[in-house]
Amino acid sequence: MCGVLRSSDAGKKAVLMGWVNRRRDLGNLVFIDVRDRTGVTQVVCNKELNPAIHEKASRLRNEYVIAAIGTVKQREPNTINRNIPTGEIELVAEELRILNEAKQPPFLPGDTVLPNEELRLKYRYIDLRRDAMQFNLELRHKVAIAIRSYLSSQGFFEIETPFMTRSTPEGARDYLVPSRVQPGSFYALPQSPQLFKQILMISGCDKYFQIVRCFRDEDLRADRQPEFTQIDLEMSYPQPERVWEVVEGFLSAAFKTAGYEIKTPFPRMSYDEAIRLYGSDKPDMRLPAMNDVREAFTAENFQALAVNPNLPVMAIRIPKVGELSRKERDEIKPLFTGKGNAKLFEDFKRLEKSFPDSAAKIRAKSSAETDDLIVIVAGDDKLAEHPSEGGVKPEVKQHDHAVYTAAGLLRVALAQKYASRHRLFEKTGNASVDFRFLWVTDFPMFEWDEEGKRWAAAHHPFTSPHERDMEKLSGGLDAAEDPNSPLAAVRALAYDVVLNGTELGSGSIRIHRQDIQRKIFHALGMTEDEARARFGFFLEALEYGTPPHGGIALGLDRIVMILAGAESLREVIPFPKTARAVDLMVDAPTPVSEAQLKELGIQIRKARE
RNA sequence: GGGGACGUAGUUCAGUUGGUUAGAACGCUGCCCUGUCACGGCAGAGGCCGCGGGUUCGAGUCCCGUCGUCCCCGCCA
Repeated sequence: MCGVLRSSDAGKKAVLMGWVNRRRDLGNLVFIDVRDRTGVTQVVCNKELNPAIHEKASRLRNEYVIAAIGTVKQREPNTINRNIPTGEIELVAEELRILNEAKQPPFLPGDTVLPNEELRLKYRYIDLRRDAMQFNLELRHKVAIAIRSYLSSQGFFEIETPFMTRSTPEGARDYLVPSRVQPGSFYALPQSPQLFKQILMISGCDKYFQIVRCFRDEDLRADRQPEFTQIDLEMSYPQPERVWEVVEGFLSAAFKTAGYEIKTPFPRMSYDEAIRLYGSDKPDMRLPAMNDVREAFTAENFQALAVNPNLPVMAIRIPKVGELSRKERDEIKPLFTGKGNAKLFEDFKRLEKSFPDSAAKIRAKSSAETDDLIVIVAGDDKLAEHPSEGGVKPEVKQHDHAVYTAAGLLRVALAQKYASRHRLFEKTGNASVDFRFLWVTDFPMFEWDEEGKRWAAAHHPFTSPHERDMEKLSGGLDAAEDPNSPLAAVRALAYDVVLNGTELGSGSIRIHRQDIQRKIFHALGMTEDEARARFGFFLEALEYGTPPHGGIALGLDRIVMILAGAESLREVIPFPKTARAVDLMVDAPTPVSEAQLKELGIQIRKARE
């Protein structure tokens, strides 16, 4: 291979096959850098030694595929290239074959500046020849192998589940596959193997895992592709702690293959705490927590600032940002996405001038250094006068939440904006500082769906509520259409694993009892008949002796993305899709022929007006 | 569904207040060059300024629309 020859190989015969990475033609002396996925080696063609080969070498162009046969030669000391691993040797060509020519590519894998992403995706096969992409592909392979072998060693079986399965509405939109044999009926591609893995527990496969593709027809983001890969696992009889232990185990193994020793167990934090301290259910622990600095203000202060004293007043601290100019302060406002009910004080200096006592207390409480940026987010005092629609009394908790999350979003936005100043996002080489893992636990069981005016499952409807909240669940059933119902307080045995502010995975202990499952469906506003229609097969399975079980699923792409230090999933997925879910290389999706549609019994409605 | 950024040579970009023949670097083609390694030198080719419309004596530049890529909100149990 092109990256493996060293001084110790000097004198040996070698055959190098690969692409012409670069040709340096000095006239009677031609150097060719031959590249394959392992690296680059210099091949020398000397007119004096071998005129025929030299002539052939002059005809080579970038990205030709060649075979060079020759003798490995230790280079003279003054011609050694210390920048590459093979720089101490070169191959003196004795035979040169052009295995294939190449058109001039739209860009070269060896280029220092990347072309725009559209071009990279269209000519993905050229883009993938680049070192960085080869590195990412290898990293992904190694991570997957490490996870497989760890889970296998722990007694997990990798078991495949169908891709063509049943649409179970709720959650994301399905990708549908029409049935030819049964016109008018459709399979759905799985959003996750959720029900299959639970059924595997009922089937006696008490430790299951799968590195599996999942499909969701939702809008894309830098960290969201319509098809993505999950590390999916499920086990019988576990406490949540047991699931966490398994995940910590395979993540350690995965990070180890990438050269990082991470510390386990990961810290844990309840959902409520995460919201209060970080304004997010996926806190980035590399940054300091926020502080509720309500006590720093007097009643008069609140009035003067038009701030609601009954709501949190959150101090966000971003370290080492330093003095901000007027213009820079103005740039903070657009980052703040809090709507109507939260307000922003981005100018701490002014606060210090007008309310020196409060400002001093805030500084102390946030342990702020002089060059730290402090920004305050508070509740608008108009809130109290605004009863929420429908005449229901305002839910204080809900408004608290709005202030926390508005502050949390701003915290992350500010941190990103000033990343180069606080340097907390830069890799230090110390894995326990660079990779801040966290378990977020005790998620709420239900979320109020403002649009549908009903409660929805926060995780999924098969998640087990906390034992201690069973009464609230039963109590809430009569008020299943009331946003203030006790259902809001029901906590689930659900947990997320978070890394540096990215949700890596999400899991739960599941419901294994029919009666509780029925109550959950009821709370979600589903009648017995509706539940039967959607999940009948599963409810029936639950009745045949279901062991308690639970599990989790982690995004493999996101793990590899973070390990690769990439900003987008597209860097670690060989053939990704654009923001409009198009594959630019194969140009998919496409219309299909009338004949194909006819066979499937499908008619396309003409675009409206 | 909404908001924002971008679109000029094969590629990455520059292009003044709307003004005459649209530039640079890399790449490409040819010639020269025996120790280069992002080789060097000389010469040259290469443009539907995304597309369509409008304003104007005149549009790469201003306006409207449209297409494409990226980022964000909504959405993603």
